[in-house]
Amino acid sequence: MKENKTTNESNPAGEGFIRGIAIDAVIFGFHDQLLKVLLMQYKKSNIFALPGGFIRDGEDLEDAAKRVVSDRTGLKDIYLDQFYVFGDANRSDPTPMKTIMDAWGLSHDDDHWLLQRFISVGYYALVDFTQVTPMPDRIFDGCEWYALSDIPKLMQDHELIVRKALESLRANLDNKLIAFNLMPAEFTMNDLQSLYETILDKKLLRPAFQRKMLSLGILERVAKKWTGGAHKAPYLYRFIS
Amino acid sequence: MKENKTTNESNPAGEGFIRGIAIDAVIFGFHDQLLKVLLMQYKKSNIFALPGGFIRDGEDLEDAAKRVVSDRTGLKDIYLDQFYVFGDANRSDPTPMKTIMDAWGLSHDDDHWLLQRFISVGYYALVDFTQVTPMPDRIFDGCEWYALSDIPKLMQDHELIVRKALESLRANLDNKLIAFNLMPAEFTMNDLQSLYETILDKKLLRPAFQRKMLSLGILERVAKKWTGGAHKAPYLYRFIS
DNA sequence: TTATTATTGTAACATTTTATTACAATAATA
DNA sequence: TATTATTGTAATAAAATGTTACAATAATAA
Repeated sequence: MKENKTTNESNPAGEGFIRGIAIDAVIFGFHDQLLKVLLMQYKKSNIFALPGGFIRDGEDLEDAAKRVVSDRTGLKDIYLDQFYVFGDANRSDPTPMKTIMDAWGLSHDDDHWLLQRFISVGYYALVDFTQVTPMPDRIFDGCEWYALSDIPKLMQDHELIVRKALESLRANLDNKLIAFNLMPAEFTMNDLQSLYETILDKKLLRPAFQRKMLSLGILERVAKKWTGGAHKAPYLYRFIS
Repeated sequence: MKENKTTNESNPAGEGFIRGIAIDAVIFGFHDQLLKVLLMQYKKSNIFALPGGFIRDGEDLEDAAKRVVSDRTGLKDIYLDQFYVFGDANRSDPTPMKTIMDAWGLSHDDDHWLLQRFISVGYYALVDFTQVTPMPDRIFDGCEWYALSDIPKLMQDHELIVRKALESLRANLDNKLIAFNLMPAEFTMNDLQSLYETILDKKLLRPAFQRKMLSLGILERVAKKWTGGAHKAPYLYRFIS
């Protein structure tokens, strides 16, 4: 994780990095009954993008993806899934990147590695919204949560990448039992059901959902119950292994 | 598909290609009740590898994958699934490639682009075994079918790639309804069940399998029946849309 | 203190799906 | 023409899933 002045992303030849390959991360969080993603913004020109990064010489692809997500969220031990590689020849429109580089006073040279064609490996991350501290990077001066239903126009093919990430998340949901990564440490059955309903975008029946979740044997009831509502107090659950 | 003497893979700088990214193809066929994959061989040193290739400047990743599979099988309209990207820093042991290049009298220079680190995009293809004409490429002088259970030691991490491809195929089987790509144009229900059993590596019950397949509404009974056995003649089916 | 309200936990039942058993039909062979 | 092996599918059993129902109870209001 140590860095060198001469090998950050702004050097024109991309020294220290694998050229031509990027990582784009769709970082999902769940808050206020909404699925949200972390987006980067270059505020001056209102350019929005997915958090991304590059692979260092000698660095494993997977580690680079972890680093990207870690650097934007402040988390470690992140749940990551590699879901697709985006490799269309015309996906790398250099215009927005040029605008940003101009504004930062970086090389105007069309040969700059950041302006060449990139093939991008898509990863989605599932994180506990309450634990994240969004952090801008060297290129974008903003980093914030956006509800999936309220995403601004994104640069290049990043909207497609978000769509594909959501598709994969849905397809994996029952299969891989990964929804828990989006919950805080303790949660009610209703919280969990809301999450499933939001991801799948459909209502589920409460008794069936409860029966199914409990039968998986991966939920543990916590001693204390949730409290606050004018009704029977629900159990709190914790995810176990 | 047209080529230029100066931009084939052997030019030292990889001109005409995207450097650092390769495509590896796991081409599945079904024959003699066995799942088989097409493997490349450099006969002199008995080096085995998956069919692979590189992305040309201006070529879509997906098109490059199609070209690779097309060039090895002689087929077009190939069923392809991108299943994983292999990006460990140490996956690109240059030794076998050096051996081959030496033998072909190509550059001994360690700077040759083929000897650098590669990130590889894995695709699996499902093809009709009976329609394939295996064809060697510029690097390997052999191209043959090998039963999955009988695969020789492969170079680099290609055995891992095969394993991952099979995992993905299994996971997608019921989901994506893709098994038909491995069958000839007409087949009996028993042929199809054998294929499923081979891929999933478990026995299936005949009535349940038949009911399920017919209920999908994607099979059409052909006028003639299969003939040859000392028993009731089974229907022949064809895959529709 | 006691009734009211909203929501929970889960039992009971209904429906659908999947698994299993059974058996008549029939192409090739004896 | 009888025998054999295998097919196509009906019938039944079991499991999974969907739906209704209702007692339990935390907070609030009377």
